[in-house]
Order: sequence, then C-alpha cells, then structure tokens
Amino acid sequence: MSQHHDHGHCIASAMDTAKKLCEQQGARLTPVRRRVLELIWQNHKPIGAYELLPQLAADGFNSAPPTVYRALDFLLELGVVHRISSLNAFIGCDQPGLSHPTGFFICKECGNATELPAKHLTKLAQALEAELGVSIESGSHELSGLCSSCRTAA
Amino acid sequence: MSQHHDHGHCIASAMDTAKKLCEQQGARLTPVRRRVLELIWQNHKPIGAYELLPQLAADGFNSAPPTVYRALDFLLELGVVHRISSLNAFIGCDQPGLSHPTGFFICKECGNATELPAKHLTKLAQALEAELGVSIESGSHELSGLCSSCRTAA
DNA sequence: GTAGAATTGCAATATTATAACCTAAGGGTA
DNA sequence: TACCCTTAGGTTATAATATTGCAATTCTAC
Repeated sequence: MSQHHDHGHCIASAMDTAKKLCEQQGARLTPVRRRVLELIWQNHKPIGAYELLPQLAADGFNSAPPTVYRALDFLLELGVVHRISSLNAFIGCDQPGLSHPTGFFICKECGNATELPAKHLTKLAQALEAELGVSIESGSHELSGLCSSCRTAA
Repeated sequence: MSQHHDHGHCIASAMDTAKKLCEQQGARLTPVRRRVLELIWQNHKPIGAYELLPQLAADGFNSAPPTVYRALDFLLELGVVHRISSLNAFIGCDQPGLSHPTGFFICKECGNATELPAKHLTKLAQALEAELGVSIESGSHELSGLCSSCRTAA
C-alpha cells in the first residue's frame, strides 16, 4: 500500500468483509470483536495484543488479556486477521475469505506490512512439495527489509 | 532427512562447522555454547529454550534463562542455529556459514524439521522484490504439513 | 602482570498467552 | 412468555517465553 492512500476505505472494506463473513457463517461480530478489528486496521503496521488492551479500555470495554485474545482468536479463525509470529503481533488481512497461503513483507524502517501475493507463495509450495515429497497444509512467510518508499527516501 | 540416518554424523558435522566458524571469526565456542549446540542437534526437532535448561542443569552447567538465551543468541549470530518463531523454538542449521534465506518444513505428525532448499527461497525473494519494489534483507518461511514418511504411514 | 573486553552468575522482572470457573446475553421453541 | 441451550464475556490467577541490570570472573592482547 502507498503512504498516502484513503485508509478510511481500507477500514470500511475490512469491516464490511468481516460482517459478510459472519453472516455467511452464522457468527456474531460483537462490539468488542468489531472494535478490535477496527483497532488492528488503524494502520498497516502489526500490533501486539497488549497494545490493544489500553485502547479497548479507553473505549469502555473490558480490558483483560483474555478479552483481547478471544477477540483475536475469533478474527483469526474468520480469516480477517493474521498473526506475525516473528513479532508476536497481529495484522489485518487484505484478501480475507479466500483460503490461500499467507505471508507478509514488513519494512524495518516504517514498520508497514504488505501482504504477499498468493500466487508466488503457491508456486513455492508446489515446488517444495515436488522436491521434498511433503504435503504442505499451512505456512507463514515473514520477510523484512526496506519498502519502496523507504528505499527511495534512503 | 530420513528416519534412519547416521545422526552422529549430523552432530559431528555441526560441531565441526561451528568450531571452524568460530576460529574464522575469533569467537569462542565455550563449554556452555558447545553443549547447547549439541543438545539442539540431539534430533531434528525444534526445541524450546526452557527445555534446554534442565538438560544443561543435568550436565552441571548453570541453568538460568539468561544462560541459555545468551548461548542461543551466540549460535544464532554465528548462523548455526535458527529460530522457529511460530513454535518459539530453535533448530540446528544444515548449511551454516552460507548466508542464505532460511526456512523450514515441520511435520505436524512427527515433529521433524527439514531446511528448505535455498534456491527456491531466493527465487521467491527475487520475484517479490520485482513485483513489490521492496528490498528483502531477511526472512523466515515456516511451513507445516506431513513429511513423506508420515504421509506413506497414513 | 595488568587493562580492557568478553563471558558468566544471579536475581529480579518484563512480555506474551492461557486456564479455570462463573455470569450474562442471545436465540430458538413450546 | 417461559424455558432451555449455546455462545460470549468477566474475573482471577498463572503459565510460558524472554530480557534487564549488575557484579564477578575469565580471557586476551599488550
């Protein structure tokens, strides 16, 4: 994503997708779940569970670890959020609802994360399955370096 | 790696490489660092830092978290160990000394981890750099599924 | 042998995540 | 409406993973 985009659109789109997925699956997008998803989408940087707690508290929500972890688990399950395990952090998913291999590029300068195009990840998985004789069921790819903006700035 | 290989060779080879790298770099493979590396190589499964502590204690080493984390940091820096962040665990590196992108396939059945061939990872990185306009400096790829042995067993 | 750097010992604490148990809220059905 | 059942949330405690800070020791180069 670029530095200067209509981020309101990102949030609205994410909330809309989550709502639709919930309707399809008979799941409930409760206030605390909705708010956690909004907070995760406040920018394109991964955010830690414990960073969400005070923000939830400020909104009058209960703010104990299980509350935020339960909301995160729900959103992960729904596929609208991913976990970046190298950072112990969470980020909104660009293309939720599609079952696809996931990965992110995280700029070490600005901290923004970009979801990796699924087609490359799928291709890698196929090549590895052929070469190693394994069957891949899930995976996470976490890359870091400089994004194009930070590269030109440097 | 196969189920029945000469694992003594894996260990010996890993220790030998670590020793050589240390000599090259003027670093010291102290007893606790050596022992941690041996313990990591006791099999091909990722192992947690806190699992190493009692084993170090049994050998008469100091056994407090900083001891093992310092040894792990040293070995990570040296490139002979990798961290599997999705498991909060550590594993020995097959091809240490070469600076290359790293990734592992971990069998969800037997727990064994196989290092992914660098060439595929390099190719992916190049494709992503071209497509996203980023420069990738490091990355980790953590895949899971069934290894070939467990697939045929099932 | 001494100074400076690297390593280790040790105690405390930070950070991330989960368990267990109970209460409340939604949703269907007689 | 009254009832039942399932899901969600509140609360407390604790588990699991990792780091900080400082003192003591060991190593190495001079």
